[in-house]
Amino acid sequence: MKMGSKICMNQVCRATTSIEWKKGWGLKSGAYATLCNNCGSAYENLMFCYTFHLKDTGWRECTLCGKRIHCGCVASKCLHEYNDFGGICCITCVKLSEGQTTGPAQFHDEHVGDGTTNDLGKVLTQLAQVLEEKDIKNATPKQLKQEPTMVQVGEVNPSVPSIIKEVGSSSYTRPDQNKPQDGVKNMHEFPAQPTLKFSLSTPLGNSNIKSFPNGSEGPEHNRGSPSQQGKKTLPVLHKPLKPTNNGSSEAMKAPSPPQARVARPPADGRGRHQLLPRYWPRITDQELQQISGHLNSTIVPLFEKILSASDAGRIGRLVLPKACAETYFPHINNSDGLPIRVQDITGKEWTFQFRFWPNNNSRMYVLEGVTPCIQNMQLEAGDTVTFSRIEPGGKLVIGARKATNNDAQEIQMNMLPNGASSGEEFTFAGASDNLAANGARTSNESIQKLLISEKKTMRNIGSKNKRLLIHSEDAMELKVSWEEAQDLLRPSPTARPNIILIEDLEIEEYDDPPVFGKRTIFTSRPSGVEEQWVQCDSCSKWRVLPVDILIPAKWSCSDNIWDSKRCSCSAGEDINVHQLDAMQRVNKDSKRRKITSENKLPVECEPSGLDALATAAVLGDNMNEMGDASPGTTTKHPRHRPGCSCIVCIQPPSGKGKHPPSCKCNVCLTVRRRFKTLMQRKKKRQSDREAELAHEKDQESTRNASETDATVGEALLQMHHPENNGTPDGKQMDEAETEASKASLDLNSHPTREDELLAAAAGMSLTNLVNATSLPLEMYLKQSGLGSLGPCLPSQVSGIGGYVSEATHANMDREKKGEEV
DNA sequence: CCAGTGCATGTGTGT
DNA sequence: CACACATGCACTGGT
Repeated sequence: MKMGSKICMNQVCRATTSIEWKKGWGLKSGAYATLCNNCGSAYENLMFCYTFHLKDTGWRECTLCGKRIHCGCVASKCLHEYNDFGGICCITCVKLSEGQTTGPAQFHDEHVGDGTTNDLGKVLTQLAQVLEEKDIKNATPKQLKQEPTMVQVGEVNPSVPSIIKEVGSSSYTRPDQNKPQDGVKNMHEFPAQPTLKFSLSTPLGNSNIKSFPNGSEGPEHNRGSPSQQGKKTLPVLHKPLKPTNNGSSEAMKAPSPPQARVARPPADGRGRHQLLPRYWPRITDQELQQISGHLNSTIVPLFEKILSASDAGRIGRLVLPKACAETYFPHINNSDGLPIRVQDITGKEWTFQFRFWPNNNSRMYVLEGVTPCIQNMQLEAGDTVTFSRIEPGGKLVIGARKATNNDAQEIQMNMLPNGASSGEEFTFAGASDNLAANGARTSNESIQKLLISEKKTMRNIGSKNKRLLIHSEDAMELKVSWEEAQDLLRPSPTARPNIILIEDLEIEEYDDPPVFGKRTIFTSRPSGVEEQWVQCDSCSKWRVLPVDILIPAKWSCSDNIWDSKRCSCSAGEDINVHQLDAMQRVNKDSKRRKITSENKLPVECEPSGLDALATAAVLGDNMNEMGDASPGTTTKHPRHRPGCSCIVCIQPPSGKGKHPPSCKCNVCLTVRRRFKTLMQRKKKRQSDREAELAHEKDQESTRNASETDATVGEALLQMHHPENNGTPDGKQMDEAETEASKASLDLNSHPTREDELLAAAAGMSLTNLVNATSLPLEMYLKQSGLGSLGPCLPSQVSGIGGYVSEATHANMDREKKGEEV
């Protein structure tokens, strides 16, 4: 609660006492109201940015300069402020506009007439700032909840000054009302604007329409307590107002477009049964006026509900929200219920059976016999029925609003209090003609899908930048080419994400926005130094860069700050002709296979640049010999083509002696190198995991012997040395070989995740993995049909002057592993 | 056999 | 975790 010594805007009160900021009716949403200590009048509702911070990404756009502002109010500080004329500004704009009379402020003056509003706006703005900066910012949600609810929707303070009602004249038009979506957007963007819009107090300036009765009429149960009604306050809802830089006068002259659909807290839906915002009626003033004009009565919007499939089905049962039923419908004690007479806009009367079912120590209220009415209104699932009350008399009026494409979006918005929406302007009351004329009619299924879709996307995703975390094994399933992947959003290389779970998806959360990276090629030299190759956009020359550099989408030699000698396009290329040819061959092969694969069966998914790199790695210069040969499947397994780097395809020919120990073919080199990397990483990790592995070893040793070979597959085993399978000493040898086989299978894995992937792929524990890696390399090579590790010949592997990096190989392998496994 | 009725249950949401 | 609600399903009565 925050106090401020301001003048009460209630002209009857005009107390110079303090004004309190108290939690208002929008308890869940963080809505606040300004209450006068003296008279209790409420002036304004504020939603601190925490609310919409939760509802979407937290990004806002300054209404003056258009600058994107991030609402960091939860994490650190709020970088925007609310305008007294509506909208939000970045702090810079706010400071610049201090002391200036803004157009929208003049707008207020024009319509209020006595300048009170402008003063009040300043007051509210100041209070809002104080509230945000000191009170809300430091308040925990729990603290906020503990504050008393003072502003009662539907309770009208008799002393509410006329000035308030005049402000709420329906003649008011928004400058941007010709943009239907803005109604939705702005209501969330500018939740705390101290705009003096009192649409709910007297929505139309029409005395017939009483949007906020004091609740003394109609159903008598579940009303607010007498004490509550005794001191009634006027909830003041603001409508979205998007200011324009050119002031408001022009906007006021603009033709009045369809009115924004504002979710209005129900007239007397207070007390114990506070209605969820999604049930708040979103009847526009025009609709109210239409109803009022037709019925010549005062219309009190009560609630609305989007028809479910069950509601609109043939059963004819409309499930009523419990809170709505208990608040606005007669109290019933027996499950037989009561007949309820409801009138539609055409004056036709319908009789529904209002009843309930016991349900989990609660009640489930339904309206039975609604099918004729629903059909008469041509409603279907996804459409909205609206219940209002005619006063005097308390007669119920049922209206309807067809679902539109916008409505699906509005549903989400409607979850917020004050969630305005614009949508199609067909509304209320079974106007069949309008229904038929509604060109934006959406099918039942599509609406339902939209509803579901929107429902699922309503989760808070926070303010940080996120991307779906895809582990390497998951990424194998992606049918994204190397080129495409390189152009995807990716985080800064220095960014360290927090891993969060959203809807069972692991999300990397970054403080910095993702960036578009330029396609690069990673290589490593024999010395082990890794490099990153990038091609200049201007001269197409290849430059070598540090491996940990994230290259922007647009890059030229002038951006090469790491090599002063090659920071100009005039400088020579970092790569020689042979290397360049090899690299180009890789790319050419990639493109060729990509094109060819388009005519292939779907199972032969699009080969990526990774394939091409794999081809280069595995086949080396022999790739030329392939020429234009069709990239048919290999003989090793039908789904793989030449160049496939999976463990099956790169396995040496079966049988001992096919490859001599000193063989330096690409296959042998690749296998040796991968195994070397594997061993290095395993040894590095082994010390850290020793204790854990020892524990697992005890558990796994008892069961591994019997379950390993089958999972690895006969093919792999047959590729190894059959004579070893018959080794008399046997069991240990078999086990070692099996593990070695798995180690070779593991070579397809990402180096950093080799152990996990291996275990996952072959049902092998970490213990066995370590055992495998602890085997002498010579034994491994022997088992793999290879000789001892020979010197590495980079050109034979990558063709670009060095090895294709481990990461690249791992990527290639991972891409294929989904098929192999 | 079908439609209607009443209740149970699963799921989503708010606290 | 409790509650609301959408929907499924068993039961019953009428045709």
